[in-house]
Amino acid sequence: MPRTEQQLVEIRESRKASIMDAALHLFSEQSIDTVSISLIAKRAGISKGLMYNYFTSKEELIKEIVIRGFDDFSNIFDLNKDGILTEEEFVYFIDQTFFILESKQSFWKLYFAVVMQPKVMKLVEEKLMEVLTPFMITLTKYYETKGVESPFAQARLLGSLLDGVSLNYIADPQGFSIEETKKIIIEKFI
Amino acid sequence: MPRTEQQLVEIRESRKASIMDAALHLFSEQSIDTVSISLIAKRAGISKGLMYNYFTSKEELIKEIVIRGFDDFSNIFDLNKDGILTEEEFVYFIDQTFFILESKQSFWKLYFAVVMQPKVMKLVEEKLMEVLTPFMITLTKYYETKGVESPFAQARLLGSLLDGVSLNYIADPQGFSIEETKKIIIEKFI
Amino acid sequence: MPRTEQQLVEIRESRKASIMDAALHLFSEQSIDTVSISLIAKRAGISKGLMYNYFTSKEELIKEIVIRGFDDFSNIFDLNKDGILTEEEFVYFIDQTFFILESKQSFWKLYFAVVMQPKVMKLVEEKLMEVLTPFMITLTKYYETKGVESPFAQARLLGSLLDGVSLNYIADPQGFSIEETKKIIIEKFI
Amino acid sequence: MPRTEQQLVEIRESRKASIMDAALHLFSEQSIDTVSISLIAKRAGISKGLMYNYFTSKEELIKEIVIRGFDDFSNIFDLNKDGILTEEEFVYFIDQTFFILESKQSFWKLYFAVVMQPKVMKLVEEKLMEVLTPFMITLTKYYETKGVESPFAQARLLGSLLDGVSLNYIADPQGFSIEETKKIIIEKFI
DNA sequence: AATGAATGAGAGTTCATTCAT
DNA sequence: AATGAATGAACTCTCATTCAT
Repeated sequence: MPRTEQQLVEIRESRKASIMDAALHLFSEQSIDTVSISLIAKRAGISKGLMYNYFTSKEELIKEIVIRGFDDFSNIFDLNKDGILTEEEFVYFIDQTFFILESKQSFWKLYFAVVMQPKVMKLVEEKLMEVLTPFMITLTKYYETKGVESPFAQARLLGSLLDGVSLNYIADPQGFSIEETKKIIIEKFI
Repeated sequence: MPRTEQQLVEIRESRKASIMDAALHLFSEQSIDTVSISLIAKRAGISKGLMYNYFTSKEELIKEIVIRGFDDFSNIFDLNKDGILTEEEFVYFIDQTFFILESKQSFWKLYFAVVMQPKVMKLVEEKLMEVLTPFMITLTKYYETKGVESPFAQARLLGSLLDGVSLNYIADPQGFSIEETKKIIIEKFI
Repeated sequence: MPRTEQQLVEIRESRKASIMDAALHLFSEQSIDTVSISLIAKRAGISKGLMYNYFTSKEELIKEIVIRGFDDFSNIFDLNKDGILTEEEFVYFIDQTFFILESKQSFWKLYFAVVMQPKVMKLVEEKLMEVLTPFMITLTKYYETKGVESPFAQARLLGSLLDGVSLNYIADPQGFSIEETKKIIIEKFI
Repeated sequence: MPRTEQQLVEIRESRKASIMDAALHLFSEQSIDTVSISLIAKRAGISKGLMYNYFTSKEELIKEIVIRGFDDFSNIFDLNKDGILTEEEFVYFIDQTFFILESKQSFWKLYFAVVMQPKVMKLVEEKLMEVLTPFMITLTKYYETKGVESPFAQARLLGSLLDGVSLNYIADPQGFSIEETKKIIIEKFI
């Protein structure tokens, strides 16, 4: 009996996912340019040629990995979607940020490597904005409500802080005490 | 008749500088692996072969660029060298950071793009540590003296914050209010 | 549909052989350093890149060519393996040497040209020793048994003579009378 | 006072000689293709550019070194020029061969490396013949006079033996006992 | 759907040779 | 006569991509 359309799509999707996982893993160990399609294929357990059945190019593969990561990220941060952040939600949000950082280290490594490449950046800029804009809006509103002096600058600063922390954590996870860091951030930025 | 020693030194220095500038510029536009020696040579207006008269390898070229940058940086931050930071010096230090960021914007733009690439990190990790370690020590002592709870985490966090701010400022200078940002940082981290 | 295992093996073996043949031929005409991978590929009728699908480096290619030749050679000379040479076997051995020289003239021509190049020597010295050592031991024993004055020097000299003869024969086969030469060698060295 | 024409020629010749010596020394350590003009110049204590004032090309330099070596060789072997070899002269000749071999090892190393390269060989073939032909004639006459069976084959064989010995001696000087070897050769070939 | 042989452009690097000084 | 900066062609090797099977 031939497989149903549905089954075919599922197989295809799971294959794609496993290729992306293999690639992400390798990208976290070596730089993007030193990871060859051959190597990714080998790690994914398929042939080089078949790769092109799933991704039209290496660039496309990277793009899809980054977009998938953003989606994961924005799903988690979707909170209660009312665009209003309570103090409790703020704490939860910081908590989540660090949780994601810890649990998806390889992704964030790739993310930084990729985002730092202006050419790739162009490819995913749109997606990035789509994720970040509502986040900045919500945060700015949060500080407005609290009546701080420059709510947008404050929001922007927190965003930058999280970037910086992520970067440093990725570069040297041992040197960071997550718990202490979280505590200080919440204290200072709530 | 051969050129004088003096002439040769001049030729060599100006050539080296122009190669490094060309390379730095290109590295800020594309990833290190995608910038070829050919391209650097072309932009520097010389032949590919001549590159190797000045730098023994691409790796060496990158190293020299980054080290030159670090040296500039650490010279500026040399403060009063006693390893003790007063509150006044702290403010001055934050001030200086932003001043450098603003005034050498294009340089730092290039600079971040280069340093953030994982391959470069490996090449210059040692140099980076040499610059950053005393900075972290001083900062940690500062927070110890103030009696805060986790002085090292606090220092590390401020370092990360400055990284993140620099990164975001470089990426989008318009979106940042330097004065407001400085004020908030000093308030929260002094 | 992918090729069968069998087909792949056949393709690989015939390609490898044709690359090695092309290379051997070219090495006999020019020095190893002046024969480029490009040239070998062109003569083998394949692309430069494909070379590296079969040999991991130029060095590896050379090694494999020389080892293949040595193996052919040592198979032929395996005598009766007891390590003892009778006078009759000695005569047979000289006979064989010349027979091989005559019958595989063109191969030995290529072969000498390759092996005599110092770079190759380094690559295959080990293999060469593996082949020559037992030969020298047997010969030395032979002269010991006969009670000659310096058996090792005698053995070494005969080895050198055969090298020299091969070389000169290869360079100018017309100028040599095999039968006369063989006769004199046997007379003097038995 | 300007130097005389004579002086200029002498200076030039001694410079050439020292360049050739430097080159010969290096060629004996590394293969011809891996010794660069730069390196030769450095070892000769002059600039790269000046090299071309003395030798029009690297090939020309090699050719001149080889020819100089041949000349040395044929001068030594010129014996009493009557074309007649006595037994005493024969012994002297073998003696001399080994003396040259020992004292000019680097030259012979180069010689073999060069002679094995068919392209270079063409350049010096004529010179080589000029040296070898009278040698073969004299030797053949020697054996004729002694009434041996095939005088030319005998001469040719001795020539080959000396080639083979030289080759092996160059490849592994330690492994050879010059005195024993000489003794056996004289015994068997006088 | 699946393979891996095959391609070809381009990477970093070296070096004999030239030439302005 | 002398220098070494400069060139450009050639080198070995890599890899994303294609395609016959």
